[in-house]
Amino acid sequence: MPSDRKPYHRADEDTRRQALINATLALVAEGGAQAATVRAIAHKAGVTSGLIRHYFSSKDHLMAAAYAHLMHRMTAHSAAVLRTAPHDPKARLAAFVTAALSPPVVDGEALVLWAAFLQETHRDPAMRQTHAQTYLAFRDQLQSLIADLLGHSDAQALRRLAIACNAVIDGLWMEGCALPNAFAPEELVDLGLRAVGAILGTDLTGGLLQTSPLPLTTNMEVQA
Amino acid sequence: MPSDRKPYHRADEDTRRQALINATLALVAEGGAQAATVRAIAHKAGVTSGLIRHYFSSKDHLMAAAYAHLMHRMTAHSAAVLRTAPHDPKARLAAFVTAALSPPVVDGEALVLWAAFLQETHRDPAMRQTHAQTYLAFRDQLQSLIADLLGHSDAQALRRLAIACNAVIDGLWMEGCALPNAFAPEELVDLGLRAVGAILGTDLTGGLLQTSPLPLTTNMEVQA
DNA sequence: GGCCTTATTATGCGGTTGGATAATTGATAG
DNA sequence: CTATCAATTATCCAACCGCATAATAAGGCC
Repeated sequence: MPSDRKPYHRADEDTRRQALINATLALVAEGGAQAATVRAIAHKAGVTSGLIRHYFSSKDHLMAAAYAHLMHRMTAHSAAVLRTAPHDPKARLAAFVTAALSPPVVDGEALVLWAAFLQETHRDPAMRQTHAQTYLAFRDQLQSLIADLLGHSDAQALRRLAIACNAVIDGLWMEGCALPNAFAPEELVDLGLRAVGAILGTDLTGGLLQTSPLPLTTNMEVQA
Repeated sequence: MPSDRKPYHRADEDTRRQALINATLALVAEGGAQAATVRAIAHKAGVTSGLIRHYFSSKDHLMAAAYAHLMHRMTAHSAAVLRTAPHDPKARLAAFVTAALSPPVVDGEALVLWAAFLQETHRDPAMRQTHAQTYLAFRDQLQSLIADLLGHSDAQALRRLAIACNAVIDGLWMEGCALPNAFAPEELVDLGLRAVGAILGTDLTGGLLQTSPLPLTTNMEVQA
């Protein structure tokens, strides 16, 4: 008698885990967390649902792994940019801002993914830890770049400047993700560099577009 | 024979609809969209689940109504602040920024609610329209305040300044909602006023804390 | 080429979901 | 006081959820 059982091939553990994680992220991006059911994930990964529990002890663990992978992808991108950036503090900060406001960080799916997992971080402690680590790592990196640029170390002032610059980047990131067609190419980066530059009282655009010297007495910090 | 049926009282249509909407928002804030099941909503509203379909043609319609109510609450707050604000353009913009970065707009529940509904706006056309209307209305209001302050009408430059200032406000709003304990009272407002002021080349803090005159040649616009 | 491990499929279960429908009861009008 | 109507409750249903377990075959080993 012929078997109607689905044929299959055995795959590496890493391959399968990654396929399941990718399927999870794709489904969450498409239809929110509620769309990422075990059956839908398995189907998109080309396997049957039972396999999920063979590689992840529960669906929550798969979700946590997918979130960690997403966050790691973003932070790894920032780190890679800084690793290949020049030594000039101004250029380094500009490269950092540019990377944070360009693909693949700015992406139509990114915001939805971030929003979908935000709620999960409220319950799952592991995901909450991933969230806090990623967020503070980004802001600390930004703060150290600002410190290098301004050349001093008033911790309180640096913290405030980092918060403000981080807010600009986050806000532009949100707008760029939510309304990808509303901005010309590179417009988001240009806006980010100018806004961060205005807050810090510096010009980050590389001087190419600068029309007048920038007195350094008008940054946010000096106003305080 | 005694009836074990739950006693009840009849209520106004508006009262019931509002109770169901409030219950929905509360549940979404607590546990994300997945926690807002028809049974949970009905229970929190003190009715039985069948009543939901008596007032809303489907659960999706209830979700859309809840989202519209949430957005209306926020925009109404901004509008009310502007209505009672003084006539000085600088003071009006400062009041607008202050309101956007203070309770009840900045609230521990607000971000989770916003994130939860963001995904729904991708599918439901009605919710997408609510989303776009609210977002653009806020930015347009901000842009007109900036226009009044700067006293000119270069549309392209105004749009860019509005986008940047909106990004600051959004970013600080996110941080304030996500990490309510990370900021001292009024710190968020202070940061917002200074950052927006730096971008526009103006001082919005009312001069109380200003230590030096602010040349107007360093705003984001002039750099371009 | 047969065997053995285990990755993978297949099937079933208890619980929950959104929705439909029937039964009941509170308010109102006459 | 009673009839009427609709607001509300109660019950049911098919579909789906995550998860557990049993059956099966793919691929490495000798």
